Amino acid sequence: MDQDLKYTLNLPQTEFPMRADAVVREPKRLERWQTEGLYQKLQEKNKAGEAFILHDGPPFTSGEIHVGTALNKTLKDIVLRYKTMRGYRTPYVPGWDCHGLPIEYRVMVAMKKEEAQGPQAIRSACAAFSEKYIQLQRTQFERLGVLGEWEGAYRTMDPQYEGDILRTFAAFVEADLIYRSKKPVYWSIPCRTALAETEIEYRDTSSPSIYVAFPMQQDAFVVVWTTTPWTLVSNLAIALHPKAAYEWVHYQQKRYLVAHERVEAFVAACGWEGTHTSLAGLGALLEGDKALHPFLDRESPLVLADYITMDAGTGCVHTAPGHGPDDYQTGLRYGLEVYCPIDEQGCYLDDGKVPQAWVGASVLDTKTGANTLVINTLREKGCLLQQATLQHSYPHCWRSKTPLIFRATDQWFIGLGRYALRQKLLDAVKTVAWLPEWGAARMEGFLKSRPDWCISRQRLWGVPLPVFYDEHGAPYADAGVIRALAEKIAQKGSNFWFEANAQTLLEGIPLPPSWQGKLLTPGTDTLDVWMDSGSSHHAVLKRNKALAWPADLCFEGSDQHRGWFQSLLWTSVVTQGAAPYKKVITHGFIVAEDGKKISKSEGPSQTAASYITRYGADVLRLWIASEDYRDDIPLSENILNQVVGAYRSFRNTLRFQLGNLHDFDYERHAVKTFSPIDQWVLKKTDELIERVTESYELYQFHRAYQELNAFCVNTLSARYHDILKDRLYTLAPNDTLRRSSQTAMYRVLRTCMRLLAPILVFTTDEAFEFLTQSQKKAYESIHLQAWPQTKPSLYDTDVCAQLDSLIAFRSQVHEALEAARQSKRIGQSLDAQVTLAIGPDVLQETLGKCLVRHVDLLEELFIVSKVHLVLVPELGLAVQVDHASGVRCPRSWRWVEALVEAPGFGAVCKRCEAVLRS
RNA sequence: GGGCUCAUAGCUCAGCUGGUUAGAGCACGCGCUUGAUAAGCGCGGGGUCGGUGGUUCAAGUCCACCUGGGCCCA
Repeated sequence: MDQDLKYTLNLPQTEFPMRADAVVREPKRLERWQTEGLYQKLQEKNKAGEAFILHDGPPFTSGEIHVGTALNKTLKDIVLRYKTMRGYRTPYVPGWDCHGLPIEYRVMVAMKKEEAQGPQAIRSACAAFSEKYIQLQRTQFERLGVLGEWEGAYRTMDPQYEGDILRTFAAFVEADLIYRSKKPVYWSIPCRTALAETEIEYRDTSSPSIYVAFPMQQDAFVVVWTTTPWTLVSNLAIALHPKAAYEWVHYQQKRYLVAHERVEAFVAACGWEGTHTSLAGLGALLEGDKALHPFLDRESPLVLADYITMDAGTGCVHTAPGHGPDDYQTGLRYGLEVYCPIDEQGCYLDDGKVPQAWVGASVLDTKTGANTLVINTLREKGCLLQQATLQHSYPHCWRSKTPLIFRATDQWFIGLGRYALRQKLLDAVKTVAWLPEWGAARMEGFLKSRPDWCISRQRLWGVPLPVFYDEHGAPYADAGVIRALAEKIAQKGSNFWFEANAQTLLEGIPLPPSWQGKLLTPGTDTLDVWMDSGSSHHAVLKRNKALAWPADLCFEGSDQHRGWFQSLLWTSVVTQGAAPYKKVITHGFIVAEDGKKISKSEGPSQTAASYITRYGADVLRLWIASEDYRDDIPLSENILNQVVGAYRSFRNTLRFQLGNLHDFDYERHAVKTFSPIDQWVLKKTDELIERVTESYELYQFHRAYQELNAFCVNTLSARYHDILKDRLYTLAPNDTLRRSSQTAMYRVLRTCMRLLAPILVFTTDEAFEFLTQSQKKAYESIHLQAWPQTKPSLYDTDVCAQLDSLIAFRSQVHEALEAARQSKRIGQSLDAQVTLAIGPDVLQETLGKCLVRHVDLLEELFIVSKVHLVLVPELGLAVQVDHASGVRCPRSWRWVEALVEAPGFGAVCKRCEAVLRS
């Protein structure tokens, strides 16, 4: 019987599945977008619109994409999809940063020694490596739903792009910003090559550990400690900490300068007894005092440095600017020479300063080599206070496994302080909108403190540093020549440089007079990869006709304040005189739920694919949207599960609406005037549009997420939808009230889908397809739809306000209903009848007036069978709940006074009987 | 060690220019429903706003310091 009645209800019907089954369905939809050319359609649709150019920061092609990379690309995609729906023309050309040490290193590790012969073999292996990961990364980005000009993506290893890198370099040469200078680098003696940080292995080794006295005045010495005696030849200073206290250690009629904190350890190491100390002063006071080199005819001034620590040594630090990065920096500050009398093979050079007998001695030779020579000499001179052997962890060459040395070599620099360039940069920073705003301060801090930019690398996988050297090693760099070379490289690729000799390279290029008649050799250095990506505004924005310079937006991790944003700015200010971007947004980094960084060694791998295969792209995107990316971004299974719940809630909301619109044809059934509750939801929807739009405009997607989530849960599921079920299910299909709600729901649904579309790219498109089917229209992607607009003409604001107060009052009714439920007087709320005893004071209030005015709506709003309003003399408003009297209609489940007979269906309430009759 | 930065319920987020008992969703507990059902509804218990000290009639909201986290340097 009840079953027969159930079939007379208008229950929701839809094929839109409750479960996403994203792992299967998303790739199918993606394939469809690709076949139908969704990206191209979007560009076509908005081709007359105002342009919004997001300039993509290129990820390295060194592996699979990390979840952090996925986050970055997805945020950009959300921005672009939103802007596209707002009507902007949004060409998006993604890119890849192909060159660089990480790739070369991985290729070298994988290559056998006999394969790694010659630059071409290594470079082509690197190119293949990059190419492989470009393809893989592209697939993964597309799988995330990222739309873009994938076929026309830029790559820093494209010949055209490489040409533009050289042109950028030419501009620096032309502006007289390039100079050559020595700088200490890690040097592998057996490999005769410079190494980078990542190529270093730390291994335990034993080194000599010596305390050396540098004479100051009569019987006064300053004591240094070192584990690399051979570098004493290059000692040019002794560094003290400006804030540390220094003391004289008196021993056998002599005194020795040592930091107060190190006196005890020093005396113990030397095994001295009967010492006493006297104060010498703070380090800062000793600046400028002179010591004498213990065995060379040279002074060694006392200088200051704040990196000095008191956990080893004497607090007086032997400083050789040619043999250590700290020493180098100190040397720069004090104008010391970057002195390094060591040749490529790690042997003393004959420069007229190194003792003649030492020339050719090797720093690696532990028996008769440089260390031994130095130590013996120190002993002879009485300057060796103590000698021991130290076991410690020391950098070694990854390939030869031998200890590395710091060796100053010739490098190329950009003089960032020349011609007021730094000030121009600082001015340019002010023309950019930074989001968060502190990005500007961070940029300024970096710009002010940044030392000159070392742009040369002793690597193979990169763009050549296009200079030549004559037979004496003198460099030749000329902007005109470099531009002409850039033309050739843009045609032939940078391999040309590594394959050709100087004559071929310079063929047909007019040479400056000073170059004439010289025997030239091409340099073997490559350019720092920041020069590569830093040239992108020129190589991409200016080259691609669909794009524009400057970019409207760059959107990268906050590490790029120091990286790409800065290299872009330097190159752009030099070549264009202005910043290459109007707005810069940064996001933070993914951390674990406890806020700590995710360790790479432990825990599951954090590749994007590992998440997509478990959760699908839309859930991952929803998580990305749900986080405030400006700060650290926590990620855990717990957090993702939470997002899964939110995703289900969105999906079910859409599904409920689709199901209740199954018999609704907008063309035929839409109403013009809405019932009060429908007006109310339409106003709430307009408010949602305003809030969500503002959130997208401010790039605060997490607020859009929160707004949409709260709307679906509170406004729709718990209120509007719940209230509507009775009329949607039990009234006649064509009942005006029902059609009113369906019309409103149709608008709410289309609004929600579009507001969610930039985030839930797959799900909203899927839902939209079901809606278009039910409207018997041809499928057109949700992403081609326009952004929702508010429509205040649909509702009466006063009516909405009255409904607001009635709906707020529901919670008081619910409390009373709950109490009745707990005491087993009722089960579901339709079992109840509610009596509202209204006092004279409440009757004067908005609520009282609304209750009286809309008394006919109350049963529906409260989802109960009967509501009585009673005016009472007592103050206040009392809610009384009783079990409804009468009988329960088996169709509508409402309690009524009496049932009537509906032919063929048995006894039902009057309202249902009328429905059944029609 | 330095520059920039963050710190509100178990989780994700609100809380405007300082002003009533700090909010939402999720999670949790207790119920209802079985006509959104691997769904839906209701009620409820959880924060004193990282800590300390100040400014103020009044501070989560301003200032100082401390602790912890992050990015980038050293």
